[in-house]
Amino acid sequence: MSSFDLEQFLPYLLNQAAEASSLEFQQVYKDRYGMLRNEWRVLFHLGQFGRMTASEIGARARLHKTKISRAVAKLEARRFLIRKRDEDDRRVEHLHLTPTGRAAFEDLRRVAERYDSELTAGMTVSEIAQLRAQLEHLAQRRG
Amino acid sequence: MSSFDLEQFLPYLLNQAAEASSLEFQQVYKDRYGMLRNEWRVLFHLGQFGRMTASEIGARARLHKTKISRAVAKLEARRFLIRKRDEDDRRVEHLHLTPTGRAAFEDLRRVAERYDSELTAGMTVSEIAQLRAQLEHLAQRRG
DNA sequence: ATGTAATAGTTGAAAATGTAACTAACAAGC
DNA sequence: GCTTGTTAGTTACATTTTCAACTATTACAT
Repeated sequence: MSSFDLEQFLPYLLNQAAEASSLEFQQVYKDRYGMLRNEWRVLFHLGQFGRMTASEIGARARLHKTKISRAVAKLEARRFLIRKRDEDDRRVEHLHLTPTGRAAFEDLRRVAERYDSELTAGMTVSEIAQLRAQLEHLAQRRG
Repeated sequence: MSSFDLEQFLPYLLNQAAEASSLEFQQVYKDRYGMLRNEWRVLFHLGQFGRMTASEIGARARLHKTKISRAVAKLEARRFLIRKRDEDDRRVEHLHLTPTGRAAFEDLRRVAERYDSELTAGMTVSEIAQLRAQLEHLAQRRG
């Protein structure tokens, strides 16, 4: 007789928590800016880190280059970012937000901040810190 | 100046952890049984809870009925489960695993158990319990 | 009993994703 | 110079997912 419980299985639990906790925020960037998940991720990376290349975003966010490529194309079409060829290595494109893109980022950043505090309401500061540390540790794992 | 950090944003962190922690297990059910995510989820619900209807699985796993419908069709085609019409309410189908399906479940359950202990290696029992409790709490949230 | 609404589950078309092949540019060896 | 290999990013095609419409059955109100 095994004690295995699907609903205690960490990958399952993590997925349930991730989906549930993404829903409301997803609604905002979707409704307000017609963005998809990969698009807000790219937007946030550029908003937070400034000018980056697609590869750099991919490495940080662990997104496949095709996802980035398409997200960048969409964001560019909406005038949220512009590309600039690197003069030394003409394969590379530097991406950065336009004022419009930055405004969207600032808006969504505020929403995210507020939402994050809602999610952590009821937890103590040290509980939150520990949760984040454990999630970071799990996220480190390489498939 | 804001202190917002994308990589500390809980929905982002949860998604990163969920994806990373699902990778290896996904590889197993995919390689070994050609299953997709929704298929192993349905398989596991039937394996763990016995006979269930599609709606019951959907409510528990928070999967949309079209995902269930297609996962069930695939599992049925591979002879992992069979359907039985409810005699009192002929809209309802009761699903349960075949011996083949149960064998696949038992096999994957063992893999999942082992994998779960790998993931939690390095954490104390109480840390693990707390992590699970926090994830359950976050998963509760309704969008 | 008859009309209306609700529920279980399926299906088709559109959108998104994954995988692999592709172009273009650079790098390194000879 | 030329060949071979690598990296940045795009594109094409197959698979999945999403969304809305659909069938069939039950429930409920009049």
